[in-house]
Amino acid sequence: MNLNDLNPEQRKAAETLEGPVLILAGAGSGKTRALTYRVANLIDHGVKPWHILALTFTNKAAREMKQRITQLVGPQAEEAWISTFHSSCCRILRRDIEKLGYSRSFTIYDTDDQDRLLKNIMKELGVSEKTLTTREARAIISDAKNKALGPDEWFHQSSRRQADQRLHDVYVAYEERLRELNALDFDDLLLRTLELLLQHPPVLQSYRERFQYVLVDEYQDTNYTQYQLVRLLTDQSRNLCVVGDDDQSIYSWRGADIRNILDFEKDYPETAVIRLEQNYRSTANILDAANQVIANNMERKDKRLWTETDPGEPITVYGARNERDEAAWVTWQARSLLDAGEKPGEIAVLYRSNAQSRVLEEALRERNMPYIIYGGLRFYDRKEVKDVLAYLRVLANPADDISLMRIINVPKRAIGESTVQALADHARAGGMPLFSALTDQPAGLGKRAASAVSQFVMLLLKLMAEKDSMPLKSFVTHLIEETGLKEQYRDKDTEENQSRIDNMSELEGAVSEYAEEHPGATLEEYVENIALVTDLDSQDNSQGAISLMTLHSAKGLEFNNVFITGMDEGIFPSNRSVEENREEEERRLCYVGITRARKRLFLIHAAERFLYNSPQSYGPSCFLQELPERVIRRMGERIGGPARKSSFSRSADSYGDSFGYGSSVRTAPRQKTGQPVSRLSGAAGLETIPGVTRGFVPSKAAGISPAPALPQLKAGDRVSHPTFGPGVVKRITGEGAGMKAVILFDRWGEKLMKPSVTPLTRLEEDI
DNA sequence: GAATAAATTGTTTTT
DNA sequence: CAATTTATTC
Repeated sequence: MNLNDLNPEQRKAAETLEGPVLILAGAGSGKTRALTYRVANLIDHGVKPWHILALTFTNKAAREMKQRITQLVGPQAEEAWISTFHSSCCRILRRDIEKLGYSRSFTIYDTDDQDRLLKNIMKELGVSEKTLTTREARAIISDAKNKALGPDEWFHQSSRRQADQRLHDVYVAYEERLRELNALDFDDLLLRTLELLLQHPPVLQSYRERFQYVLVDEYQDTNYTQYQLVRLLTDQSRNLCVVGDDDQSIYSWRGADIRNILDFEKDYPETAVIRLEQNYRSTANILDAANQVIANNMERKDKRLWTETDPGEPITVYGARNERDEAAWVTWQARSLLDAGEKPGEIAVLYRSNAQSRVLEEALRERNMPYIIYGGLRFYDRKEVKDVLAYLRVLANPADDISLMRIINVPKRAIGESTVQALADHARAGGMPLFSALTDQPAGLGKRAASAVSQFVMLLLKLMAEKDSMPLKSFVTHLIEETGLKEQYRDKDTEENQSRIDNMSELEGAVSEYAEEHPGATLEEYVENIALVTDLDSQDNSQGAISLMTLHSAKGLEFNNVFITGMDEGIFPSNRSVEENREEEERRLCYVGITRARKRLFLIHAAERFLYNSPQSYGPSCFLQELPERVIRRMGERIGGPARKSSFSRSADSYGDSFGYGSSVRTAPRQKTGQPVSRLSGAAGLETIPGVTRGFVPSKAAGISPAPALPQLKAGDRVSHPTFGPGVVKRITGEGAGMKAVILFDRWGEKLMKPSVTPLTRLEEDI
């Protein structure tokens, strides 16, 4: 194996093959490279690929690792298990779960299914949503499972009050129902595997022998259950290599336990610790900033990233007047980066929460700059897609009550709540699945309901017969047609309905692609395999668009140019995190954000933001104050100095004046401790926060703004746009500079744009 | 049973 | 504000 491409530390990581190894890999230190070479080197030293288990958190990471290892050692890499924790566990369970009393064809429930199940349970137990919401229950149960706590164990370590008792009962019933439904939730995949290994020594032994070399990526993100699992597998071989960065632990709220990495050396005293501290990604200035910020955390392994590269450009801190100014500035700045030759795909705009994306999106759209928003609703989480999948699941497993309930009245077929309740009660009384109650109907159903139910069950039976006589490739299309799933969205021709129909078509495509890749695959196999697929092979950004995403989803990515917006105390770090003493995790998130940047970093805060319809002033984020002064360049509003007018005035002006000040005073801002000071409460105007002076008075006069290009635009007007071509105005909202128009373009569909900043021309009326 | 009005509520989300 | 859930009519 040629390891000459590696630096000395990476090389050590790739060469230390035996015994426990802890690789502390700073951001951008070539972690994946070291890892893949290590696996290749193992194989090179005669380790059989099937003795290797590499665990990741995301499908994407697994795919990438597998691909890079294949590049080094060829197709034999296929024989190593390189996959996510969840899919590895799934694979183990599909083999041996019968030992735990489940059937091997178990269904995997996602959070949506969990919520539905919990809702039913809580209704049955008479737990009111007011005392405990399904979401809360789900979160607590998930948290318990992440800590490998069953209902009793969980209760024992709780405060054991009445509320905990109630939750305990819900948890017990939940587990019971899952078993009846032959379903596992995501957390169960890990927990049941642990259970299997603990309760069945021969199974454990076989996997211990099989996985002689175990590797865990992003070890700082492991939870207790995963930790136990890995421990169990490697206790004998001691050949465990974990890679991680405690400074990038940002998922504690999902059960990740940072102690797993901090205490690794205690668990494995003979550990070889390797530190990858040379950063190959960012400029020295960016790295300085990252180092300085993260140094404020107390609970961390001391390390310092270094680089051989130049200082590079200073980090720009822009003080925006408000979120519109922020968006306008980002857009403007991005424009000049593009003009300077940067590719759109090399620009990322990051924010703390998804809600912040809207203003940015609008600003980019108005200027016709290409962008892509990551996160939000994923393909397989969409209602219409899940509806189709629920049909497939019911056909594959008629005992799946949760999926059946989901589709029993989709599309609407006059089986309402009370009918479903009657069916469910009847099924429960007879100790049978809901599906049986469809044929063996309870007495007392109305005539209309009874016939609707009969029609529905006939449809299902027909489809069940057809699924085996028809190729999978075309079956889904047939099913959608027969059930009328698309038809229900055809009555109104809205953008939303169209997208639902398109998504179903896309699913049909995905299924037929699957059918082609797996000749002879049955519907059942498809349903089993789809549960852990989350993205349609990740959103593709080959077109080259500016990426908009949360700081969390930016982890693992890198860009030449990174903007972090919303650097305001209360937003980032978020109030809630600060209240719950998770400031250090927020700081790690900030560290993650900063270290995404290769060449340029822009940090933006705003003097004022509209939140829930009231203007609020936050201060600049504490993280901004933690930056070393020497690497930053300030623009816009001064922090800690005399106020001055925004140096970015021109474009900002056209946005800045469309405030709805007077009209929005009604809502008194919520004043919790730590909440931002509202401009409208107490000392109005230019109040002073220690160390910060903000200074500008937003203009109320709408007349100052440039006159809209098309002042008297009205619905029905035919207009033309330089890029989108001809279209017709559907709706108008607002007026003056704030006027927005929904325009249905002949070739591009509906777009929302502001005539004041979009170059529209009016066309002659068509007759 | 379904359409409509009123009320509620705002982080992050790998599987 | 806007998205979503719940209560109230028809």
